[in-house]
Amino acid sequence: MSRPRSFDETDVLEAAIDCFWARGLEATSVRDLAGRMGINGPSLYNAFGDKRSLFMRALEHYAVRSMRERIGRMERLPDPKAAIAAFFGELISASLADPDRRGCLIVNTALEVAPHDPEIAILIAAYLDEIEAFFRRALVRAAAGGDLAPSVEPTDMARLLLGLVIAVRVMARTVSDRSRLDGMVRPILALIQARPDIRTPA
Amino acid sequence: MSRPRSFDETDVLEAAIDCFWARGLEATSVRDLAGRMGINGPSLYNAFGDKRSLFMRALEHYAVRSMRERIGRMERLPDPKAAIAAFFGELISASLADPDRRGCLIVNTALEVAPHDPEIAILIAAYLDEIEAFFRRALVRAAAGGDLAPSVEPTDMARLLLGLVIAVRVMARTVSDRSRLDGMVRPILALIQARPDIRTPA
DNA sequence: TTCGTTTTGTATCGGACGATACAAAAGTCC
DNA sequence: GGACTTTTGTATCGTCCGATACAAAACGAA
Repeated sequence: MSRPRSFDETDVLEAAIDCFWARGLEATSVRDLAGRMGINGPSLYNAFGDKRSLFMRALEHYAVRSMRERIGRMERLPDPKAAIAAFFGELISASLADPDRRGCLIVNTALEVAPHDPEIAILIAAYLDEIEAFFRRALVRAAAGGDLAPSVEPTDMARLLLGLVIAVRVMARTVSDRSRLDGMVRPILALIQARPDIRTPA
Repeated sequence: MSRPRSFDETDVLEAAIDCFWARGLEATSVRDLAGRMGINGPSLYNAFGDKRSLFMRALEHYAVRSMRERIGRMERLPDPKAAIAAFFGELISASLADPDRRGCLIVNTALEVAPHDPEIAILIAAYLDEIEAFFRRALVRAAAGGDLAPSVEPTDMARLLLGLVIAVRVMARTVSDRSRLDGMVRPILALIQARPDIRTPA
């Protein structure tokens, strides 16, 4: 019974992600959203409730198809240290390749929305925890294989790596300079790559 | 000749900083600004032109009284490595002590405004360069004093430290967890503090 | 005092915002 | 073919936005 929907929910959520990703929550108008999604205002409200609810749906969709996808792909690599390096390689290349400098929707939201919206802040904190947990698993795995310098403490290093993800994403929103981003992560990747049985070069 | 202004420009700029710092450029209305600044809308426009011009004035004022003030104070410390550590100590404490989670106006602006406003992006890039340059000077000074491990390359490490500043400021907008922020900077500060004549503990 | 200049206060301007009322349309079920 | 339900399209709703027009007010200059 009832009239069927004229749009695919995943498709219009992707379009909503495009809007929110580039402009943020407040600066994106419902008319912008409806136009990009190819539907009318009332259809948007009927399907998603209000702008904030649509934003949360889009954020969740982004986290699955972007963040978790990359984490899952990296976690399948045999070498955990190479997985961390590849993670940042992809992150920097993707950030530099985007002419709109959109950065990361999660990081953007952490800064724009989280301080004023406790419910969304909880979502963001959980997503950031997932990234940190990925790094920690990789580091613990490397340490278990005897591949990590003992001075590298997995918990703190995972926090630092999460911080680097945030820093790369924020920097890439202002400047497009590969040497700057590469240089930022280089000392840390070198610290991780160092084998425990090889002395730090004098 | 002419009627004198009823307000002090520095005072109202401080009030404008409070607004923009907490809510950003777009989310702060001219009525919010005028209310906090204690003046009327037309006075605001008469004195500052428009909202964006006021924002740039407030940003410049913030950079001087907040960023450069801290850099100048840290640079006067005799030990450059201690200056770097103290810089982050202050940064983290200030971030955690703010109940409004305002973070840093420069970092907030880098994420909110810079991608869509090339002129402001140039200002932000210059401010970030100042922070990076401060770290680089401190590292070069430490190296010249024989106090820095040779594996620490000042240029890249300065970029990394700038990244850490950004990361601390963004993280503190979402979570209030000192152990998280301390843990994030701990591996780097340990790397910098390590004396070149002392072997990394096995 | 009168003139000239700038600032201040009141009252808006047109437009964009988020969100809806309402009826026509497009389906399923009997 | 009707009855029922949900979606769609049109036309708004009241509110807030950035920005001003205009005149009264407050000063220095003459």
